[in-house]
Amino acid sequence: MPKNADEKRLKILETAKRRFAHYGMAKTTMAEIAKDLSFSKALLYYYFPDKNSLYAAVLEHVMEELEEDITTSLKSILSVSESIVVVLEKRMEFVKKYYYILEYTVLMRKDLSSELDQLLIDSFESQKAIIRDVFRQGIERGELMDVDLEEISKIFLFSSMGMRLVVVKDLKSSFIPDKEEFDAILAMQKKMAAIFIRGLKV
Amino acid sequence: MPKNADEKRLKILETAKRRFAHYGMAKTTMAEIAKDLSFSKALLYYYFPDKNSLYAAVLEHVMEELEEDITTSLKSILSVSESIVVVLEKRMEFVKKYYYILEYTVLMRKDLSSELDQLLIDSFESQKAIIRDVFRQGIERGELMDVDLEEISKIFLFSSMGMRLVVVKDLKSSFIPDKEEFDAILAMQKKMAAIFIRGLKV
DNA sequence: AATTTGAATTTTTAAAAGTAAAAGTCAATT
DNA sequence: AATTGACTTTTACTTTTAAAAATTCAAATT
Repeated sequence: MPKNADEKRLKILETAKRRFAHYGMAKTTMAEIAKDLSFSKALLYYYFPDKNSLYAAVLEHVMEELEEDITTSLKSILSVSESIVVVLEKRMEFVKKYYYILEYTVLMRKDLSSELDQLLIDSFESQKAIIRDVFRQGIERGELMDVDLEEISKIFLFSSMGMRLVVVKDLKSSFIPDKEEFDAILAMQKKMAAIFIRGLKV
Repeated sequence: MPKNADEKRLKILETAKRRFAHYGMAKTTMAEIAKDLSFSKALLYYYFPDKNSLYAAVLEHVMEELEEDITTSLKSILSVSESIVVVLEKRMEFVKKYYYILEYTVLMRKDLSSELDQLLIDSFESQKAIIRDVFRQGIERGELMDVDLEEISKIFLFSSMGMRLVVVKDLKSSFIPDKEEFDAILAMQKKMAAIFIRGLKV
């Protein structure tokens, strides 16, 4: 029964996600995940070749969730400004929710397996693609100047993600930044976006 | 002869600066600095209470040099765009030249003494003040909209510095990024600045 | 045949202990 | 006051060891 097998795989994925989101990859053991599910540890290895792959699958899962969430919200035609605000807000919402999975992974990028590193790059590209589409629509609608979409979306993404990084102080201390900090960053990102978009207006 | 004493202090500062810029703080020993100068190690401690203070003095020295350099270049009245380009270029020039002292210190901020951390904060403030003045003149000249200067200069600085951080991959490997990378960042920063400033135009 | 597991094996991580190098001190000297 | 050589204290690096966690696998179950 492959259906059931897929279900089991998903169960593992979800349980792992909960653990990873709470404690991060390093402080989550395969034994703990197995225990949560009342599975044997070995069964996890039947469904996932290793811990790294499991983590990668979780990361991918979260990324897809974010991407779908944003895409759905952008279905109704909005102005460029409104769309960008949606993107920034959704992104921050996810960063808060899955801090250890998303941002912490980025911060720890230096000691990441190439597999995970590639996933991060992919997710970055996917974020850029979303931004690019928003800008493209803006251009098509005659709202924005005709610019190099690829370049502009990259610059925008670097700026807004970068703002976040400037503020991060303690990579070491595995504390999650508090709500105030997240909100302050988001406010800055929105303000920056508003000016940036105005600078692209026809 | 206090004059001579001050000279000696400066000599130490300069020698230390050369070492620190080349090898970074961790890989520079007090003994090496002393040897370069043919002084005894103990003499360094006569002029500076400890290694950290010496490093802080060097950092401060470099920061002042950068600040003066930028301020001088901005003496002749330029447009906001031109001024910002000057700031970005000078800053990058210094980052290249004193990589280990400037950027590396920022990247290693997490394990910095509070004394040094404060210096970084100060230098950040000084950079922000420069940007603020540029924008202020732009507003006074009627070139830019009337905005919250403090807020806007902070956002601009976070964006441009942040772009740099997004690109940095290996905090660990103590390699200096190559010229291409510096140039690519600078190009992005300039492009971002152009759009940002356009977004602030009256 | 596809799942599942307990037990065994290998790899990582973490703590402890020891060692070498560098930081920092100080009494004596110029 | 400026300077130093010799001395002490810290810190950073290795090595060792033990424990924990990852991974494998032969056997059992469905």
